[in-house]
Amino acid sequence: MNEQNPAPPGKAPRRRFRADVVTGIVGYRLRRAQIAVFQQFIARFAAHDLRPADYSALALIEANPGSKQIEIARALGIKRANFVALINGLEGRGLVERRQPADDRRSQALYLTQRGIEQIAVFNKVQADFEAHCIDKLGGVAARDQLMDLLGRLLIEE
Amino acid sequence: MNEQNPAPPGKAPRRRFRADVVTGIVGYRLRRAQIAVFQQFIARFAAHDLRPADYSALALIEANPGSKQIEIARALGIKRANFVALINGLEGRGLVERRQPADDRRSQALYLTQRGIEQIAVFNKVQADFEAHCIDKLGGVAARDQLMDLLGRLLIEE
DNA sequence: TGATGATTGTTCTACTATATAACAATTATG
DNA sequence: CATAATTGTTATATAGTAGAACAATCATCA
Repeated sequence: MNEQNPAPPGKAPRRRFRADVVTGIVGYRLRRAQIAVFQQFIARFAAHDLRPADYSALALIEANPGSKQIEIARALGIKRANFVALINGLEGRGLVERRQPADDRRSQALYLTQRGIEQIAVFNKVQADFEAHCIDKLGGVAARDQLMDLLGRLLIEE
Repeated sequence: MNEQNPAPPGKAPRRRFRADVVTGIVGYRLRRAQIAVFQQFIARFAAHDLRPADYSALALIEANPGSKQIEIARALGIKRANFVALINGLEGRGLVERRQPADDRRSQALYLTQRGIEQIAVFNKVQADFEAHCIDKLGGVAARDQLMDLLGRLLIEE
């Protein structure tokens, strides 16, 4: 009754590899899923040479033009020290512009350039297509909403 | 009817920061949730100085004693070159032992040491507690099962 | 059998992402 | 005003990951 695999006659037992001790863990599957989704995202944006962090920064700047660097960085969970190089890259590619606001000359206000505005329209389309693909894999928008809700519950503190 | 925020009298518009352009993306929320869960995992294992990759390797070795390094590494999605240092660490702490099997002297068969067996019992308990905490946040085992199913759908190729 | 190719573990190197400390310029606060 | 806090920046350190190369070993097959 407990014997699931009767020993082969006279050969080595050779039981199958058990990975369920890790694949059954929420955090482990979460990580594997995140890696898989990111790899596909990166593949779709490879022609544009745009990393996930680049896209998320551009999207936030588009939605919040004039925001300070630290506001965008904090919203993305990126340390301001590490955000400098990211914005340098986007500025070097002519997608983002830094302007010093008169009311706080410590900060840099971020704006999309004209080229940035044109480019993010393309990027948003690529992202929307990929999102639709993810929703398909999940089984529809209802499943997507449910996943987003469940993931949101894991974000609460403590 | 469309005016959600009537302009304050004579002051700057100052609309609120819009983060939904990224928080509404499956991949983005997936990553944030994964980071949050891992941070909590790391915090709970801080006293044991054990990283997620360390635990997952120990768990797989416990469930599959005598497996080759490359088998454990592949199951975890870790390149064999990078897996060397990880096993070196666990071996240096006396938790894992490398043995050369007679039938294939290229490979190293991995086993838990006696100390490793004792330690992983502790680690498994910490992990089980944390898993129960995650299940609580999700709203029960049914919600957990649903999340695991949804995440599994994101893992399929293409 | 012997020649050739594949596998395994290992080292080295490089690149990305992230974390911390320090600093100057500026702003906020008592 | 004096002091503290904020912002951007640079420099540095640490993980995690990826690729190339190598020796030892095993598999294949003509």
